[in-house]
Amino acid sequence: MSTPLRATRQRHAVAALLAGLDDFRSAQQIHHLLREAGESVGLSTVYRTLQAMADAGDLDVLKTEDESLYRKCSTSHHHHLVCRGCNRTEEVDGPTVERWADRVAAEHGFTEISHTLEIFGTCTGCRG
Amino acid sequence: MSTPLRATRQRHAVAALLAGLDDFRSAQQIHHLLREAGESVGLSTVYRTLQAMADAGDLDVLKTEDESLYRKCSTSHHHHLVCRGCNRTEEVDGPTVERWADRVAAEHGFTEISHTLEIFGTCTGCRG
DNA sequence: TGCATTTTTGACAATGATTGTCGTCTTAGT
DNA sequence: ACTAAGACGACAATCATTGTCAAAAATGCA
Repeated sequence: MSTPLRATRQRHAVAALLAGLDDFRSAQQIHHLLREAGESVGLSTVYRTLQAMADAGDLDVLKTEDESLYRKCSTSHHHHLVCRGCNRTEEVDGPTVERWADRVAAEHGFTEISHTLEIFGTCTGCRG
Repeated sequence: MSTPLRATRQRHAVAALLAGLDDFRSAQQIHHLLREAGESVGLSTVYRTLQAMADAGDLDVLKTEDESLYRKCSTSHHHHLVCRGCNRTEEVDGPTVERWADRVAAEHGFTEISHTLEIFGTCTGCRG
């Protein structure tokens, strides 16, 4: 069903770059980083590759106010605390929230429950 | 601090329109509806008004994939339980979650905290 | 290995919601 | 009314993302 993806220099470059990063980056940032690293990849290709990887479940996607950020997928379910200034991301998990969301949804008769939760703020480094 | 908003024909028109609606509409849709209703308002003004109302807590904002939707705010701060099948939305509030988010963020030294939370599921009507 | 076939690439244009601009018009207050 | 602070709106600008499509690369097969 799913057309197998071909192995290309560009896709390897993107995957390799993300493997060496720990926080979220935008498609544009990734494009710049690749260019600086000598492994130049077209912007359109960066976008397509990131989307394909995200669809395949290999990437974590974080949608901020005005752009999408990507990062290699970490193992467990968790949420993010994101700094508006520098985009620094802290992972937080909240069993309390998970349970609350499931319970509330169940009470309304909903099934196949999923949820999104992001917390935004300004970190100490981005303040006076 | 907060500059008091002035009463204008345009703001009344937007508020009146929203008062007669129960679901979410985009800024562009609202702009069209106003035009059809004879109460024409500039698009820029619609955007500014909606944002001002949202900032003032009079509107509920729902950010979809590619645009922002607005609706009159029924109660206070709350979140949404959205059906994947029919897009029906139920309002839910969770003081627990609010407090949890604020506390977690504060523990990490973050200020000016905000958060987004949406719960997705399949409602009874959209199942066999 | 050479060739056909299909996918991918990337430079560039296009999209489209939202925001900025700025001269003109309104409102609120005296 | 008169004035100063806001507000309006037509239009231009922004900007992440998506579309286009001919050229390039990858896969499969003989």
